[in-house]
Amino acid sequence: MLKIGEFSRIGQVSVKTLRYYDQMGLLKPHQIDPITGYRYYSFDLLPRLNRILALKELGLSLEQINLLLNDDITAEQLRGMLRLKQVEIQQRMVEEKEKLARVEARLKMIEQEDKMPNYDIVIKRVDPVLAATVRDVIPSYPEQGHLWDELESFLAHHQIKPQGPCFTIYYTDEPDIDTEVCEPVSSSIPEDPKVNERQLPGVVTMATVVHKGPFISIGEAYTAIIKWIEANDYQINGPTREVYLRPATNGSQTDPETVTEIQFPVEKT
Amino acid sequence: MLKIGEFSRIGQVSVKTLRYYDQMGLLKPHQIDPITGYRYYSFDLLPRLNRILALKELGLSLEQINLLLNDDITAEQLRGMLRLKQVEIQQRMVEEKEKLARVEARLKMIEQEDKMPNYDIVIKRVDPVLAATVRDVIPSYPEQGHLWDELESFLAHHQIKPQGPCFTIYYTDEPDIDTEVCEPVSSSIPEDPKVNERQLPGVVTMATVVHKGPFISIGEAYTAIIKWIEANDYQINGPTREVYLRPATNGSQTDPETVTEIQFPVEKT
DNA sequence: CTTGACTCTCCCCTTACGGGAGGTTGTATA
DNA sequence: TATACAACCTCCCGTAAGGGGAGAGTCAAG
Repeated sequence: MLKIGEFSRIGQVSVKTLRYYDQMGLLKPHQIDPITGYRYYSFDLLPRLNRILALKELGLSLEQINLLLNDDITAEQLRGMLRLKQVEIQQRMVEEKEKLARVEARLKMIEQEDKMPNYDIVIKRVDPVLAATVRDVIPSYPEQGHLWDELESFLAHHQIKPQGPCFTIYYTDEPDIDTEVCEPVSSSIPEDPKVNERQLPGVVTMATVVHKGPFISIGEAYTAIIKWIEANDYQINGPTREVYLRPATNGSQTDPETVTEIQFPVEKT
Repeated sequence: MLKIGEFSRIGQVSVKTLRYYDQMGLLKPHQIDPITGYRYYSFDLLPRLNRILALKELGLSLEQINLLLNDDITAEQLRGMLRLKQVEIQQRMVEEKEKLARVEARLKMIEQEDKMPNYDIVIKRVDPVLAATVRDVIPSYPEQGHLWDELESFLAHHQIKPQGPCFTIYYTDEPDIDTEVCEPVSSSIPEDPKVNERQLPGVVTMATVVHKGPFISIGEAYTAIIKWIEANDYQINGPTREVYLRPATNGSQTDPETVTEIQFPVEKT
């Protein structure tokens, strides 16, 4: 009969681990002295310990191992568990690969600029939202002003309060910009020839960046997010949005307190 | 100014997370009502939140992010941290790959036998050990008996007690088996023409399997470990050991209580 | 008989939050 | 204006697999 220290040396596990496995019911000592509480292990327990260690190497949790060893399980169930593990490990490998790509992309950025990048791109989910919108084709971005005028006067006229920040969706690029300006609303709005009520679709993987500063410099944020999307092997697969989190006071292009979020729906290439 | 719930919706993080980041000093609200304790966030904090999320995606811990953001760090240090992360992720990918290989090897085993394998192979480290040994070339395995006789009579004569289980090292295979029988000792032993005092080298990656049962059936354990070594892309790179954890009573070949560990030094191919 | 190595239980610590209790505050509606 | 209810607060517990250490008891050799 072996004391816990001897058994731990032979089995190459720590004493703490053996005590923990005892407590978990995973590996009970052969015998415990009822007076001193000393645990005594027999060599017979070594195969069980090795089985535990081998299963742990496969990535199973102690709880799963406990099930496997105590409730005797069929070969079929075991196969199922292992196949599940297989898929899980493959999934984690994909995630690690992406993480590595992100780290490398950022390292490259730092090499280029010799400092932390100014913009941080985050992938998030955007929920569907009910909104009042006005849509039209305009020749240049600043000309969305009158679309906003129409939308705002409509809302003011019907005393409807927006539910959250307003935003613009750009369906096409210059020179014919198919533009939709949107104000989220909480419930249905009256019919109107120009103002539509739309359930705007959600987007599961939306690459986003927040620009804080005068609106005229928002181009930098666009540059940053587009570079990021390319560097991280994503591609744009839907219309861009511009969310006006804190709009400029009276539409100034130089208000330094403006906060805008740019959103690109993307997918992995 | 935004309440925590609004800010959490915009930033796509949970309220719990924001409170936690506040507590960590990672992202303090713009202002806290001293009476009600309500946290109020400004849009200005969004870039910082996004930076935190982006760095988290790179696999940095919150503690590291805290360092990066609060103690302003040079580009050089940042590069260092990221390169470290890079190596770490690569390391984890290798580990995941090995884990996957192990799972697949075991799945194949189960497919073949339609049950949990009888033997579990574990990689462990074996420390160097001082031992009294007798080495000779013998024509077949059972003939190591007289080597043991010499060793044991020497130890008995000098009243030396072994320190731990005895074992045999096989340097060559049949038909001319270069065999060394070993008894660990705690300190130097007297000179002797036949018995050597040897510091046996440690092995960093030792594939091991425990056989419990009559010694005549130990061939099954050998079969299992050799199959495992092949299936998991290892190769043998040193002499085999056989450790007699619980020796058979009076050397019986059929004592079912015998416990033996087989050890193969291995390396990844 | 002493000393030092070993063992015991109990408690706190780790990450990045999630769940919930119990109590307070803010706001929309009747 | 009363009230309901959503949102907010703090505090406490739990996670996986043990590690570290305190304080006390036990074992074996010299």
